[in-house]
Amino acid sequence: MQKHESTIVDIAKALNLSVATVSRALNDHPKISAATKIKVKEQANALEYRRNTLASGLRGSRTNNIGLIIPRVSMYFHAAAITAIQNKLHLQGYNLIIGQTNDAVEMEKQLASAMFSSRVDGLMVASTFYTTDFSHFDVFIRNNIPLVFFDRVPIDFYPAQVIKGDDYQGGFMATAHLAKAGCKTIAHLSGPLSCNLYKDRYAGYIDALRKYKLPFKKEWVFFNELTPENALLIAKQLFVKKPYPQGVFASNDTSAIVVLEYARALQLRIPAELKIVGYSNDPRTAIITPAITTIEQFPDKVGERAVAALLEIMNGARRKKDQVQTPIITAVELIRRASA
Amino acid sequence: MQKHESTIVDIAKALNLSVATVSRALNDHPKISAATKIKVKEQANALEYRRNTLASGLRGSRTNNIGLIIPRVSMYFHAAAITAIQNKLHLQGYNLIIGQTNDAVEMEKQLASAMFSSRVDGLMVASTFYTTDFSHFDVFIRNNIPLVFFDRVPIDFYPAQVIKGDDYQGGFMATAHLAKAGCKTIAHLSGPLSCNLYKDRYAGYIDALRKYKLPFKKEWVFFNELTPENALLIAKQLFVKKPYPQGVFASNDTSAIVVLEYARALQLRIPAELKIVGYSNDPRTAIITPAITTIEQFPDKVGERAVAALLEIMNGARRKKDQVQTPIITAVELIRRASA
DNA sequence: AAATTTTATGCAAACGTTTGAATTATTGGA
DNA sequence: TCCAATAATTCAAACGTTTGCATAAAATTT
Repeated sequence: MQKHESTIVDIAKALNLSVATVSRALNDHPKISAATKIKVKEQANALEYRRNTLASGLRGSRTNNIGLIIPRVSMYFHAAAITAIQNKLHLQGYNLIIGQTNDAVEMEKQLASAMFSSRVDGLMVASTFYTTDFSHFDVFIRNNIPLVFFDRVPIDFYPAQVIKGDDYQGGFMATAHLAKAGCKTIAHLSGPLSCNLYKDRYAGYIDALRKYKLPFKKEWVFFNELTPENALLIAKQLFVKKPYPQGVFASNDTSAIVVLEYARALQLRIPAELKIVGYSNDPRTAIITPAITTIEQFPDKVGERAVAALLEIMNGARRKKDQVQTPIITAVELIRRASA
Repeated sequence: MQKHESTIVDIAKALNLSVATVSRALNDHPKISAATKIKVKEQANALEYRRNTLASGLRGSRTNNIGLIIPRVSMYFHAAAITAIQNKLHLQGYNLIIGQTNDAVEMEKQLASAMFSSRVDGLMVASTFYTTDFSHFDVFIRNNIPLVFFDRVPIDFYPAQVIKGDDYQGGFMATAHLAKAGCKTIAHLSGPLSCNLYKDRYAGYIDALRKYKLPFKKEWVFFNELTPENALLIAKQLFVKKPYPQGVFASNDTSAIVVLEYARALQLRIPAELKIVGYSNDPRTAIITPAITTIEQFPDKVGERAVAALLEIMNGARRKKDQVQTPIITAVELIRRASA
């Protein structure tokens, strides 16, 4: 009796009912009498019954599991988004299955396949920096499994819903802020343009330069993956000979921090001689001296909107066509601090 | 034909084999001929077959899902641990299901129940600050589902494996470091003692005071939850009238940062007039001016050890009795920086 | 060539739940 | 009192795998 985990069959036997009735009672089916429902639920409690979601998923073809594929759990933006996503999904009775790609396309493929095998009811994806071919997600489309991309999304058309921050606007605002603060020359640390984030922020940068009639110099724009190591190499390059750029717009906060520390070590006065703007409002930017001006992306909002979109699709509230046509763009905000 | 997702039945039909043979072939059963295996696998590829893990889980009673219950994904330590955990589990073919308690006991109960219902093959838990009654995990014990606590673990005996950093030693090292640096009076921001972390760090603090023959003053010890807000209140209290404490050991980095910023605003010279040690090596501590001395907990190591322990239990490599008797304690390290 | 062992495959039940259709019990109306 | 309508319950199949046991085919021994 220790061995055996209780099932609806046990409940049925105990109450001399059929399993069908028990199943319906537990699911609050309208045709079951109130009295029976109560009896069944009491017996279920007494037996410590818990629905076997495998069995019910197999029969009913839903698992209540939502998959999430993400580059790295520990990056600030994503960690904050996950928090919001998980909280919201739990309210709706869904579990969240997380897979990390570590920004490797191959891993992304494996995870997509694993998520599909485990029959997630929906999938949320922030892709790697390098994913340009999204065909490993086709199987979700073909099988009509709701699919939502957020933050890191396909650049070319792909028939799935997209939720992202307004990176173009963010890039524009960051650059414009530097321009308005008087920078005549603004360098830009971008990431690989294969990623929509950097592509859009870069576009914003370019347009802001144009608007404020500032020169574009290709020696002052970089497209390496924005690791601390790369940022340091770039910083060395930027400040090897004068004139130095008067402003730096870094497309993530990690590299903004590296540049700031390097410039500080060079005794450059910030913001007097050099102004810096980062991206993401990483908690570190508020704490470093001087604090770094940056773009807030509201990761919790992005996460919540992504979940909301997924749920809408799952509930059929949104027509398939509409999903695909209209990316959802969430607002960003310039956080003014001492560095610019 | 769009409608229908392929199953082993389809493969069997296509090849004129029985489903049993197909199943065995896919699982590399020794009694299936090499030729058949190849045929089956080719056909499986051709049909884009993917095992239905619900069905196989239902029948075979394993799901390849591991549950993780954690206070908040976005806290540095936990985010880093999750990264390690997920990476390691994926290598073994497991999926990770994450639930966040937001440090609420009620949520922890709900999640434990949900994880059980979805038949995770094992569960990893970092409990809330306030969990003292762990009976909502009993169902895992009773059903013999591997259960591992890490970081935030039961204080009283509970029959499950435990993996944690050496908090006593960390508390001792932090305090001793301040003492050796010349602090005659050392305040301590602890968290609630219902949590093993704070209890052990506090014990280390006490013992270090004793060893260095420093006075213990109860006005200089605090047991509130270590939020920024609470830390600020405490800082105000600490520095309301002289003599100020010469050293502060904060049991997490967030509160160390708040204290440092408050003291800096008061124009206290750090480390000359006030020395500060935090706990966890949060990335912010390296970046603030002056950088904060802290205790590194190696979250990735903790995560990996926790997974290793879980896998050992699942593979039966470790006798049940041994699991429970011996908590696994991982080393911590003092990171010396400018603040002390 | 028959008997025996070995190797490969098939049969059918089982896992726990859900659900359309069928059946039984209850109620109300004439 | 009987019939019809409604409410409550049951039957049985289905979801896609896995697996013990039985069987068939091939290889080996006598």
